[in-house]
Amino acid sequence: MSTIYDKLNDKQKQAVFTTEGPLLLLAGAGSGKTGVLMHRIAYLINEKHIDPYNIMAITFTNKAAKEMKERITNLIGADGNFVWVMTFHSSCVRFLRRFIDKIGFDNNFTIYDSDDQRTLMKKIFKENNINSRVYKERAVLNIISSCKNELISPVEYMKSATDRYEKGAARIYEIYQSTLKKNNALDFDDLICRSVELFENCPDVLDYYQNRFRYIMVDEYQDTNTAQFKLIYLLAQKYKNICVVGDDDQSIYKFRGANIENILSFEDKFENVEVIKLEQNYRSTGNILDAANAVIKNNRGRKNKSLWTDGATGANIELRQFANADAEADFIIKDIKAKANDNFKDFAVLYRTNAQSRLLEERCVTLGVPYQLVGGVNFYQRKEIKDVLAYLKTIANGSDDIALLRIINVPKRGIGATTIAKVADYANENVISLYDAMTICENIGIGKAADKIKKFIAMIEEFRDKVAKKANIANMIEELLDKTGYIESLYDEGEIEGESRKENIEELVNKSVDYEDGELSLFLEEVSLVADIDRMDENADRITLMTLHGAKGLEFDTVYLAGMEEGLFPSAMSSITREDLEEERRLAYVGITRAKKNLILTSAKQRMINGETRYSLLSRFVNEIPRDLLDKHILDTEKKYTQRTYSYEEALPWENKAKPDNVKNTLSFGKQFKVERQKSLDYAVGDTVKHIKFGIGKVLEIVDGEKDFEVKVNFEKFGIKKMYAGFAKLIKI
DNA sequence: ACAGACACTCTTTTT
DNA sequence: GAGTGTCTGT
Repeated sequence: MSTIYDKLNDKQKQAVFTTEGPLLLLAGAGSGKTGVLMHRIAYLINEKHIDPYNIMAITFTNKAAKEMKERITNLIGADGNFVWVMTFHSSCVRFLRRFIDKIGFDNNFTIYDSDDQRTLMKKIFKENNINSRVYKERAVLNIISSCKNELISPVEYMKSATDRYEKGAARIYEIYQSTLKKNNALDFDDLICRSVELFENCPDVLDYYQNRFRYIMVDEYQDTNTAQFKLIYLLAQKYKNICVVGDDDQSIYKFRGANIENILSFEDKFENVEVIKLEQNYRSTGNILDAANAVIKNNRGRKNKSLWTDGATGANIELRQFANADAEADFIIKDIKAKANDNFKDFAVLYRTNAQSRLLEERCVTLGVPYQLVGGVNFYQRKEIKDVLAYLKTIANGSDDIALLRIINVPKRGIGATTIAKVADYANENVISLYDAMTICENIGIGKAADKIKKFIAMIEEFRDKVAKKANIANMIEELLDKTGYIESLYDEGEIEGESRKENIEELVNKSVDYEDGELSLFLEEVSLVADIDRMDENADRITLMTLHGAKGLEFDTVYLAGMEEGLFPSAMSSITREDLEEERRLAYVGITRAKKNLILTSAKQRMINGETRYSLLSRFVNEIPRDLLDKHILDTEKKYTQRTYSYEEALPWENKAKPDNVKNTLSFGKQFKVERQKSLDYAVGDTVKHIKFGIGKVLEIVDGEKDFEVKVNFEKFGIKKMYAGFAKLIKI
């Protein structure tokens, strides 16, 4: 008898059939982990007769969730719809919408995205006269986010604060939290940690969900942070049927709080953990896997494993170096155009920073190559979309000051800064929301402006009425645009600009059609949790342009890794500590393993970054790929794309016996990245040194490493850091 | 109240 | 280089 499990290899089968108790699935890139998860769910339902309602699968992106849902229903039919397949964030919204009143919030809360957070923080800075030369909004928000990821409350952070800067930040954190509460809003991180708070404080709620989710599966487990771990840990405590799938080599979100310890110490957190490794790769050619393995083996902090395939060796990896970023972009897009044969969807260009997309996009437009750009400015963060959403938020939640402030004078209706400041003062004094203050603005003494505000309020009230009467959302948005004259105001910035903004709004209106009449809150909620990757359409016949981070979990026949340059990739900011550099290397590993058949690495000697021209050397990650895997004959054909070609001796540092003069010259001016090993250091153990980011510290240890000196420094503010001397640029003081 | 001019910072990655 | 914030004149 043949079953759906026959196609699986032994390890995969073992993973599917191990349903009880904690299971750690270490799944390398392209090892078919999503398929295994799907079959596992099918097995639970069909063979173990588990109610689909009792199964939870958690992902990070809506796209992954959607894909999983589709695959489950394909595998087992309509029963699959009852499985809880959601992202961490949307799961938490579900929990909180239902129960957050138990921990003192209103169930009707709004969700702040990073833009809203910044606006709120700016407001807090202003109201509290915080010096934005000492405290940067972004920096404080980062601190707050890290705290939340680690489940540290403002009070706890205050206790642990060692210097005045941290104490001040702790105070701002406290104000930030209370303002959020006042606005009846939660930020992204709150969604997770308030859920944890809910479960910890309300055993009955926790018990309810524990019973519901008897089997839990977590995808991309290497990306979970402490708060997310705590969440699933709590949920899994009763039945302990938890299966986590991850790959420590693909952990690339440390900057966002992902805690690699979650995967490395899973076996300590749960008892009797079964560990299964999936190492057979079904995606890439042998050469590509060899390259990936060769690069990642330079990392020290990892579980040892290595990908293999019984498929073809495949083509060599191409390496091309260009004089500047324009030539690089030009080559890539022309190359795709020549190879594509109208199969554009098989091609992807991946890069480290969003800024790199501009040149590529321009080339696509001029050369007529269809493309889709993922990332950059998220659709839902575009000005016009945010404006419309702010109107809708104001209609849905009267306490959301941030939304109200955004649109109170957009389009211009003669309610200026002075007026708003007066109303805001009044609201603060009387501890009411800005909106409530506006409803009684005739008491405030703002003269004629009161009439304008009254008119605005009357309009919002009218729409609230419509929502209560279950108005159609799309119609309502159209009416809103009409009444406010918003569309016309867009054209003030120019015809073309206005047209594209109008199209975006139309897209938003189209999206709203999927929602039932009167379901405004639901619409707003889902819209605020959409990531850019979720909008990617794999079936459209276009090439894909996106960052390496965005590419995780995807695969393409042909992948271009653009900007393989020291300072850009690895980023200059991530080349300081070994941990950071290893995260960059994991990113390189992710990039390489996206390719199924062809991999092309490109770099530019000269590139404009932040308005200044920078010169850089080939990325060390290229050098880590064995020489015999790299294609050699490429440089002859390069002439037509660059003003000047470069020999291998120039392109590959390990062949640099005598460096040509011109290379030295270009490197001697502009901002450069000195990656050559320093002969000796002008500081020694015990010296006090200064670092550009970490400040003052004492040198504890200097190790003469393979490529560079590794220096261990104890910084006054940041503690002990290990760094490469060439990058750290420590100055003895 | 608001438009236009200048100055300043910045981005590495994002649910 | 772009986007944001601040200042100035109407």
